[in-house]
Amino acid sequence: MNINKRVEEGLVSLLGKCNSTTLKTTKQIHAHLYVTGLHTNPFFFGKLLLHCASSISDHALHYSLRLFQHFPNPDTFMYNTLIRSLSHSSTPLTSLQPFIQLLRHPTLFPDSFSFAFALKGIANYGHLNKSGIQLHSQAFRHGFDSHIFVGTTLISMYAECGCYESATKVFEEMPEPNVVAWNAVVTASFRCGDVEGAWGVFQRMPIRNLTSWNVMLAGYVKASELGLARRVFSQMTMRDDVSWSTMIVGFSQGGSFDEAFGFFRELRREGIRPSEVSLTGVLSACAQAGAFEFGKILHGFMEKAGFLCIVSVNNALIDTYSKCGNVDMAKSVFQNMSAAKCVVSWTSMIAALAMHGRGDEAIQVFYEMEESGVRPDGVTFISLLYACSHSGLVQQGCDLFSKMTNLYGIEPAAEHYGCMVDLYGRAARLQEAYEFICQMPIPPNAIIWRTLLGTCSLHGNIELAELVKARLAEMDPNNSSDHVLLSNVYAVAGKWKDVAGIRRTMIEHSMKKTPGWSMIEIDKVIYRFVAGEKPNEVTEEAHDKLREIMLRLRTEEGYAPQVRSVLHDIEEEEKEDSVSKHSEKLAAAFGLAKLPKGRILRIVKNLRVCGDCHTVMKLISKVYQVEIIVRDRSRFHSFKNGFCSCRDYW
DNA sequence: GTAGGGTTAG
Repeated sequence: MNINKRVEEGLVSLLGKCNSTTLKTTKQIHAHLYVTGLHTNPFFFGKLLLHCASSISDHALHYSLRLFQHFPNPDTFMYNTLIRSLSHSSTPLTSLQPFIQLLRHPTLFPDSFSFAFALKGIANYGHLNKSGIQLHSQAFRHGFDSHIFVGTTLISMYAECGCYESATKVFEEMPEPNVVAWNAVVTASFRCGDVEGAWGVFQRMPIRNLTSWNVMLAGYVKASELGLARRVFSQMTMRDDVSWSTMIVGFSQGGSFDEAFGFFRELRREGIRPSEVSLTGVLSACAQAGAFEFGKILHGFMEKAGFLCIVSVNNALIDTYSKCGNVDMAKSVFQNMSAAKCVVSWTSMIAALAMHGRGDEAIQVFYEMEESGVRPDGVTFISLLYACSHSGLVQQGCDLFSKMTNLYGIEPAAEHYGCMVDLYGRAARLQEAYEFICQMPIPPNAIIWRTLLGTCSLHGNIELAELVKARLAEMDPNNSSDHVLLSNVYAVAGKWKDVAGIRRTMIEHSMKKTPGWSMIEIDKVIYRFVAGEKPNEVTEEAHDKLREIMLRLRTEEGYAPQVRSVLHDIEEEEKEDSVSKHSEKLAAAFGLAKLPKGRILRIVKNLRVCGDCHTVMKLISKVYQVEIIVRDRSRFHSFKNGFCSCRDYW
């Protein structure tokens, strides 16, 4: 008993040291058990397996699977632990391996837990295949299909795999469905796109607790039905942190930052203590909105309230600071984390450096990540390739791409191919970019072709641009940005007839262009400027200031708006409007008028910054001795003393 | 000693 106590303490201390599991810590724990002779003790071995379930890389998990194969006489409980761990892993189908072993075992039998965990494995995999159906029939054979927990998991499994009818059938055949089963069916309806059906089921429910309402909120939010979510939310007599988090995250992801902030303020007004989930939700709204000051306030609050020991909170802070233009603060959060860095932390840091054009540093952080023993995943490589393409590191990008597939065995997704096309294209190696697409093992999607078209526009390659546009016309004929990109290529070459032709086509097909907007935060209030909006007090003030700025730039720096720059505009803001009305210029002018001298102007734009605006920002930073940080759709530009951090490579 | 439905960061 004493020994057990000591071992348990040892385990607890090991677990405490590593709230992220690696192969190394797993081996340490196993060694610890071995030395004390407890490696064959089912209780402690079970603890080890559970520990592996929280593994940040699957190395530890597969190692524990090997240990399990040599474990003498495991019982059903131990099988269940392993099945559960594997069902949560990035390879959830591997959970079927021990399940099948258990089925074939001469003396042991699977119980309701075994079935529930194995079904969860299929649900997490997301495809039914034969295995899902076989599992269902095995559950039937063993008499567990009418078990309420197994039944509910069956509903979820079918829903996750897109089999709405089977999900409903399981529910209808349930002898006594409880509220959890009802909730699962509501989720299944949403999951399969039947928003009205979900409401119908919700109306028919005999009992509705708080979770049922939260299910409705989550469903509406995922279906982008924010108005309906708000209506349900207002009808709720009880709300918990999940309800609030759902609203905050939902509105934030829908681009309604003000509303997201509003829900958070309301939560605070009601005296509710926010959880790390609602906090990361607001932080992500700050990140998207570029609300630097608000982000800092939240950071201070979280520090005082003791949230900084939670890894997700740190990750959200890294992302918020970097997307608000302060990569050094992101770095400081990253370096001072008390929580162990997981793959998201490393990737966020790499992405932060990438966005700010610090490609070499991003690669350096990646090497440190490799040394730390945290395994990179597909997203890590997207950030890395993005870092390379935005810093012109073509060779490094190619090397990393092959490392990803050859060393890490990560199957490249469309996004990775897209990054490679961008990498070659930006570096003016358009032919290689085109050949790369032609050699892809998966069919290139419209986004990949569009990436190539974008780089053709950047480098003025008409021939290739026309070829690519023809492909795009087959796949996505009414995409306005493709037309704009091609017209930019023509404009740069002075082919005005072709420009006019494209314009006509766009009008004929009534294609809507994405309106450009820019935001700037002043005294914690976010001001949004939209190109071509009706004048109001704020825009009048911005226009006045802008006129003054332009005059100074003309007289002191000899600035003249270039026609070429007008046409270089990647995505529309009405061209017949003069470039001086571009929203980022208005935001900068307004910031210059309102913010105290010496304060950095932080601007967020939804589209890519245009060439003329880029020049103007450089000049303003010189003439007014002000630092301007612009986040556009794809990266950051930090203007200082007449230069931009992107070194005009964008 | 293990579960099922709702919210989290790249």
